[in-house]
Amino acid sequence: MKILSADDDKDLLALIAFTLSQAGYLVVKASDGTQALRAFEAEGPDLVILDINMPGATGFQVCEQIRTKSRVPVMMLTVRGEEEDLVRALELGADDYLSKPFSPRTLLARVKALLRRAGMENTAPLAAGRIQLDVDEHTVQVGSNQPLRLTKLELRLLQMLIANAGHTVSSDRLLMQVWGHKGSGDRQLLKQLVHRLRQKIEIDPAAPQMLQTAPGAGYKLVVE
Amino acid sequence: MKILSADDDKDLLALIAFTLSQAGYLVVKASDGTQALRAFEAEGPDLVILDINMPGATGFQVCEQIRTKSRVPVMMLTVRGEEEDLVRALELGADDYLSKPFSPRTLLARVKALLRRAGMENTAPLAAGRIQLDVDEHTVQVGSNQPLRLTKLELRLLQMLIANAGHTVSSDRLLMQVWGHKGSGDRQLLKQLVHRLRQKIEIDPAAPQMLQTAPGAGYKLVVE
DNA sequence: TGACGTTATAACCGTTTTGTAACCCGGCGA
DNA sequence: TCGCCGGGTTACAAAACGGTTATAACGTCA
Repeated sequence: MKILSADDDKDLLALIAFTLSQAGYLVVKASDGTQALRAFEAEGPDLVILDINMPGATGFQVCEQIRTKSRVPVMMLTVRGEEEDLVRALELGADDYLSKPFSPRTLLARVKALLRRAGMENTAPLAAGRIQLDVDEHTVQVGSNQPLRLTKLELRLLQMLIANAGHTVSSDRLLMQVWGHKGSGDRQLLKQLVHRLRQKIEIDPAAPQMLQTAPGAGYKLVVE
Repeated sequence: MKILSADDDKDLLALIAFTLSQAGYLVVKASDGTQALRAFEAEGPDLVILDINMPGATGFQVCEQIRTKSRVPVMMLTVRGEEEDLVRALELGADDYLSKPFSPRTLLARVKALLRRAGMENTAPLAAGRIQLDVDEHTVQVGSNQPLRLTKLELRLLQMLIANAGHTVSSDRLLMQVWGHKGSGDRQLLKQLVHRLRQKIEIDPAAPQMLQTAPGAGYKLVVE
């Protein structure tokens, strides 16, 4: 599940990103309105969190732009007491809002509620190239083969790779997203998991076509 | 479909009642917390809408009381900006919230979504494949066999599975829907319940045809 | 109250999934 | 050439999972 968060307050942005990452979401950051729009195009997030006051383009403008081409859930961040901002945001098609300051717990609760309401909770039709992932059933289908069962960890790993298909994802990031922590001994876990996943999805696990290694950096899913 | 709406603001209450009535729901009104609880007992609504600030008993208290004996969907009405209220409401078992002011259209959309999620929307006879469920009588009929009596929990479980027939429902969600809570020890409850239900509805309970396990994910009802 | 059906809790078993360690191998600089 | 490093592979132990059975707690109704 990919979330785009845009805010010019670096500290707040970091806090948001941290909170959501911990909860297993993939977070894409933007620090102004134009960046946010570009990131929206490039990443195709499942949910967008926009600060209203941003250089480049305000949250309103970004929201309006997004709404011209997508119904993705949008959450607006407002300063407490600015009621007219709120009304305007909702009129522009925002789905929820959050008044600053807010607690991480609150943010998480609202994000979850929003995703649930949007029906995105489990049912993102995740696919990349010849790979089709069914998160509900815990299965992948490669090409037109028989669907394969995946374990919880394999699913999470593949989910992260698909969410970033075509780009390499650093080992640290994967460790973080799949296990929620990162230690020195955890390199082995990732090696293992990658190996197991390759056994399942690659034609020839010894010569990986899809799940490729980026030496020294991480792994990536190549799509044609 | 019966909806209980509690709010001490007469105008808002009337608006809610009007909106929902127009949409074909039967609305029961209450203007304070104690009335709400009494009405809940007397009427057994399919959904409850609670204002947080009410004389008599707050929405929190009412929600808490209701949750001790029912898993009926509860929607909370909050004043915007009161994040703490929200978190508390969700923790107490509320299923959704709506910040005032809201548009009638929004209210209706949320109510529908909630009912759908709870599997209550199906007024049609609950059936899937060879299974026919009679919610009033607490019975199932499989194929043309003798109708079987189900217990309360078995009924709810089967209801949820039928509402999502063909799709895997996660254990967490089943736990939530059937018991209304989710704890670590509750894994066992679900195992048990599934086992007992299989004994009743499967031809060969050791090799389930209908109520199948999706390892690591949950359970699903397969329909041909 | 006591019997009965229902629901909760616990223990056991075989299987799958996950964690840990060791070893292998090719590349690279000393 | 040697030894080290990063990544792949193999092997095995630990933990989690799902099914099953047994038993205790609970509720209801005569």
